[in-house]
Amino acid sequence: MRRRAITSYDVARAAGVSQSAVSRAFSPGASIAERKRAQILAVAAELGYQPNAIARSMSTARSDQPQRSGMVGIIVRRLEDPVFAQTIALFSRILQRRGWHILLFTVDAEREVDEALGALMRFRIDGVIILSALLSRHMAETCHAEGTPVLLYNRSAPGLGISTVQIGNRDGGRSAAALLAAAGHARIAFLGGGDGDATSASREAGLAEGLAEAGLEVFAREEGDYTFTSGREACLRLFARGERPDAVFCASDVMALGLLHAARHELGLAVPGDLSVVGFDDIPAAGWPGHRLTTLRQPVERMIREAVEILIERMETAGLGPRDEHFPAALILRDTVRTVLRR
Amino acid sequence: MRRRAITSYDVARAAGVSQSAVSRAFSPGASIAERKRAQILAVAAELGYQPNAIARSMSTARSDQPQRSGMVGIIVRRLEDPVFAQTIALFSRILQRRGWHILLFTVDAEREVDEALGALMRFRIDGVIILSALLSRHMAETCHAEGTPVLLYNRSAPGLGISTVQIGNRDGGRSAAALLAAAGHARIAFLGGGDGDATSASREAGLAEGLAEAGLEVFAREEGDYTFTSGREACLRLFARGERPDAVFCASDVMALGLLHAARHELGLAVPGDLSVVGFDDIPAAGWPGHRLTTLRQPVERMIREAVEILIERMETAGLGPRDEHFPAALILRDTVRTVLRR
DNA sequence: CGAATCTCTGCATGCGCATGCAATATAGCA
DNA sequence: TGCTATATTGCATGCGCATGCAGAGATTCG
Repeated sequence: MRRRAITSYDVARAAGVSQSAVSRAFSPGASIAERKRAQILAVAAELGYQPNAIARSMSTARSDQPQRSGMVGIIVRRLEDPVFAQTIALFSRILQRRGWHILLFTVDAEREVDEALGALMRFRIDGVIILSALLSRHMAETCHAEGTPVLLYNRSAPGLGISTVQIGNRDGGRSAAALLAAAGHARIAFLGGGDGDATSASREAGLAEGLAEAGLEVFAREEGDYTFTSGREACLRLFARGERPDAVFCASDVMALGLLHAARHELGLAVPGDLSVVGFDDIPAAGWPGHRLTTLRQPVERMIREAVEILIERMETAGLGPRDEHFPAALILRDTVRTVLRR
Repeated sequence: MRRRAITSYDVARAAGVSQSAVSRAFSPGASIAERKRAQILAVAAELGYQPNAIARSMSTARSDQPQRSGMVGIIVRRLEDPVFAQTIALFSRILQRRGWHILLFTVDAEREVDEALGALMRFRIDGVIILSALLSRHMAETCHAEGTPVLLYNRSAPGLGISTVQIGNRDGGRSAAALLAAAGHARIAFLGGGDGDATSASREAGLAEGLAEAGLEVFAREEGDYTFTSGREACLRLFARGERPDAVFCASDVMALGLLHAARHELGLAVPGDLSVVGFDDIPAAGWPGHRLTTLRQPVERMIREAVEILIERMETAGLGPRDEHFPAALILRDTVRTVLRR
């Protein structure tokens, strides 16, 4: 049976002090004698009292400051994707350590975007981290208009004045291009993450630029949706054509692994013998002994640390302008790109 | 600049009605004329009003009922593990669809357990889902004592009267044993998830039982920590011994894949030629063409659906007793266990 | 030893909303 | 039309806490 929770009044009565004293005992820096605070805390502990965060949030909504809930909303899509899982895990740890709590929203369909948005507003969250591409612009715009700090992680929304932390997609694509061109590849394909996806588009643009500098162009392209299966299927399509690619740059490691597995185990191709593969992200599975996928690494930890910093800054002091941080993707050379140049 | 949020009073003034009317317009089933409700909702939409969930939560804390926040706490460890990532993703979707919101806690160290616990209590969450083994007992006990419904997912805490949803670990172990024994293996090792881990212990117990029935016993055992790396290292240790195992049952797919990669790509062993491997969980990577890991599948979707059902039931009606649901693990036959019997 | 500080303390109040209650408007009916 | 039953409405209040304010002790210092 759910009991009525213990309130500061209960503690006050038990300790023979006023409710204000109890409140102050739990507010760092409040004006209260150390002795008394200790006594109150002892009584509170005995009764199992925990300040009611909801009520606290209510009362902080005083005349001038806006209400603060101590919660940060995180919006994500496909949390089961290893990249997002790792990202959320890190965000969660760092935010928690800094005393913030996380309201999590998984958004798959457009309809859910509005629901999540509504919930965020209703809960008066203090800030939002958006990882989902899906309508992130609309959502970012709305929150931002409400005055809630927003941080876009690996997304951008130019012109909105919203802070972002991003990996260098274009430069990553260029690195991949340079590597593959140097290895003597001439038929380099691109495997993207979907037509409307800006991340994928930037990576492809970088690839195209880099190839152009080497006098090459993108040999073929396929679209996936960032899943293993889509990488696998794209591989089968790529090799069902007349002229086959001799290298593929994939917009993500997960798709690259799908392509790698299909190539090796379904088509019987040698990688990197018959085909070179480059991924993006450097997820843990990329480094597994049987994969050793050459890829572009995101400095995830540093990026997230920075993202949290930026968001907290803006939650704590109003009126700060947006900050945009870009991080370079590091080329991780493993074993899915041939090193011998052969023509 | 963070603006002061729009309140029901603002809407009331703009619409020329009382604050109560606004409140009722947003409460399904409240006594208000349909016409008026529509008008108020229109004005509210125009002003961008969203009922304040925090204030709402405050006022629902009336004399008899306890306060309700509309939030469910989820406690998890190692969110980056694919099993947990998928689990959280599903929980999140289903809970959201049912109108609940998720307060997420990642707990790695013992110290953080208490922090999370405190936060849960402070936020007056309506229910908790615990996925972390770490001190789950202490936590479950505390919440339960407070009267907050608790659901343990793939954990147990016998004697506490707490609801659980679990996979059949022991029977899963028995299935693995039966399969391996039938394949003619005689030196079957177990790779566990850590000494204190109950899940791992049950799976091992099932294995031992099943082997005993075939007149065998566990040939060797190693401990990992559910990570790929630990599986890989355990493999190296297993094969550094004098007499080598000819099959390994692993407490998780992630470790099984670590072992598989190490065996094939570092030790040059053939799987299943030289060594059979059985995992547990059936994570997506288990089915990848290059792995084709034989494993025990958890009916994750059904389990989570059931778990949510159980929790919601208990959040909505007080005084319900605990419910325990067990689901059978299904043996998924792929290609890492030899089929030809050879002695 | 008294006045001036300074440190604590309790009182009273409001945060935004839901809701019991009484008042009012509307409908139903003879 | 007049009167009762019913549907709406507004008023007033409390949820639990933080905090401005004024008073009460405690401390300092001349």
